[in-house]
Amino acid sequence: MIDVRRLEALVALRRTGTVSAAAAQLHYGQPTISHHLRRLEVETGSVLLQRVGRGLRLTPDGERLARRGEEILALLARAEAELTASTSLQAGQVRLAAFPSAAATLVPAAVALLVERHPGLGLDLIEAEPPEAAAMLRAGTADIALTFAYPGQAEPDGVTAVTVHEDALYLVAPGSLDPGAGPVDLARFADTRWVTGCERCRSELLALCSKAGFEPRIAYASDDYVAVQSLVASGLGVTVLPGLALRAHRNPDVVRLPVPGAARRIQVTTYGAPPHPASVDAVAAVLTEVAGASES
Amino acid sequence: MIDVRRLEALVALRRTGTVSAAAAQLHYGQPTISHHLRRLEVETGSVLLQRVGRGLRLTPDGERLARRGEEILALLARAEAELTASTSLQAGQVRLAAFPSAAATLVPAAVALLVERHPGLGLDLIEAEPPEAAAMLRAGTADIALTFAYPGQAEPDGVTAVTVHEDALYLVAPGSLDPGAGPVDLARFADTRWVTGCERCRSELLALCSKAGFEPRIAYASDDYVAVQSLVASGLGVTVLPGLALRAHRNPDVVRLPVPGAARRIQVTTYGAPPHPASVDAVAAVLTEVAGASES
DNA sequence: CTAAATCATCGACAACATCGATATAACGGC
DNA sequence: GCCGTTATATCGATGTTGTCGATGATTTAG
Repeated sequence: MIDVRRLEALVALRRTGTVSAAAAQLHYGQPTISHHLRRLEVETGSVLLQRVGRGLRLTPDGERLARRGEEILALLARAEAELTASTSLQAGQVRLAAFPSAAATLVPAAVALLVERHPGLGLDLIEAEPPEAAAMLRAGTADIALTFAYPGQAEPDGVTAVTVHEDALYLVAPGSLDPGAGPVDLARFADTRWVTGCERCRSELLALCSKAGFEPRIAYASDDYVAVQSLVASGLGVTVLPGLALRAHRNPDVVRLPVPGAARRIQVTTYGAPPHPASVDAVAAVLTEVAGASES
Repeated sequence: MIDVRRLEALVALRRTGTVSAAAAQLHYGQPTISHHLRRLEVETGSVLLQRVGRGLRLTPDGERLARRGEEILALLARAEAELTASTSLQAGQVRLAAFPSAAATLVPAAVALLVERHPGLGLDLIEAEPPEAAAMLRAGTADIALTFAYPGQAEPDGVTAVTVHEDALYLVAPGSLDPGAGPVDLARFADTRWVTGCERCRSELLALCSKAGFEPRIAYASDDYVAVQSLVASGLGVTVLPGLALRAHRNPDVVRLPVPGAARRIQVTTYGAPPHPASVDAVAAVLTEVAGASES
């Protein structure tokens, strides 16, 4: 393989016309360039130069090689610049996987902060539930993810999840219901019909009800937090939804009552261990910040 | 500037998936690849790789850089192959400057020999008189030249001329002339009108006549050896033409008589001193051969 | 839990890029 | 024609670094 430093010497010679000038341009000593040119000829077994007077001239072969070399050096410089831009957060694209209610609440705020802080950084948003998101991280389809986990849940393998927010759970009931005073006792709804929120929340709902001493009668199920609230508003049952889902959409005909001690953890999840690319760290930072600011 | 060897390691890693396999593919030891990858990350200040299990994975930045690197390495290989092809005479283009009568006689024969010997070598023919040809060599517009020189003429500066043929001069007279016996005595035409051949030959003609004891009365002049012969055939005068010109074109209505001891040297002329590019040497060889074979 | 596989690290050696000093050659002016 | 200037080539010395073998750390598979 042709040594690029020697090519560089040849290109500089072609541009400047003399070895000394080429050396100056490359910040080298004159013997260094002389040496590289000689080695380039020996190593390729070609005649690239011809002495003329006290200078040098490129042969047709030398000319052609120098032209190719110029192109190659330009590509190298381009690749380096591209990488530097990405490293210094002036460019790049980060693929973020997020679950629906976060995509509608935290992500827009994070994007706003990101464009303000790093205008060159782009963000591709992919909606995905936590297990799917972890799989995408492992597969390299996403670079970072927003996930959630219920208490006691082990985090998926191979990824690093950092909790950035405690997302309280609320009992959601028809607007006609009297909220009453003090904390909610789920047992009060033991005989009501239930709607499950997202699919993963079903097991958490069962655990909460079991702790309250009953088993809920589940009449309807949907992943869609808008649809679920509509069902509740129509008086078809009650449900439990996390705060983020209620912040994303709030049906005016439902009331929400905090369920004491019930919450899910919102996590910023990345693949493998640090260090991560600067762009990923930057996105993680804005996500953490935005999630922290929503503690209230 | 990014070191190409490190890039090569990254590309090989991307292709093979593991450092060990990449090392094997590049005929290196495994620590060498490990080292190059680490240095590449340090030197560019980027995160290009991520440990996963007992293997490595490329980050998006690493992926992009590897793709660029693949392209760059391909270009390098292409440039090298191109150069090798030229060096081994499988390709290339040589620009040959030749004076008209040689272009019509020696050059076609040389081209025939060249295509037989090196089918990949191409030849660009440029018609040029010797001084012009030498200038083209100096200017880099031609790579090799066929020139001629009259006895005692110094060869132009900066070029190397090798005589490959003695080209005898002939007195050319109208066909009606009785050739007579024995060598020609130019003095016999002292009172005839003269036509000069090519422009450069005028001084040689004057010298020959002067040696014969008279000064020719020059009625017409032309560079064109076909036109000159027409003039002579029409009985407008006599002239002196070199053998090559007569071989290129022979007007049936003229007779030619050798002028004893009068000749020009046909030369293969190159720029500067050896070594010359292999393609130039190859063209010089066929020219020399063809010119030598025409000695008769 | 053991064995195989993989990458990282370390120390050592050889190769080589680079430089300063100097030799050699060519141009320009007087 | 001689001499200062301007080129490149060469040489010896030195510091850097590419490369390897051996070894350690970690993970996967059986």
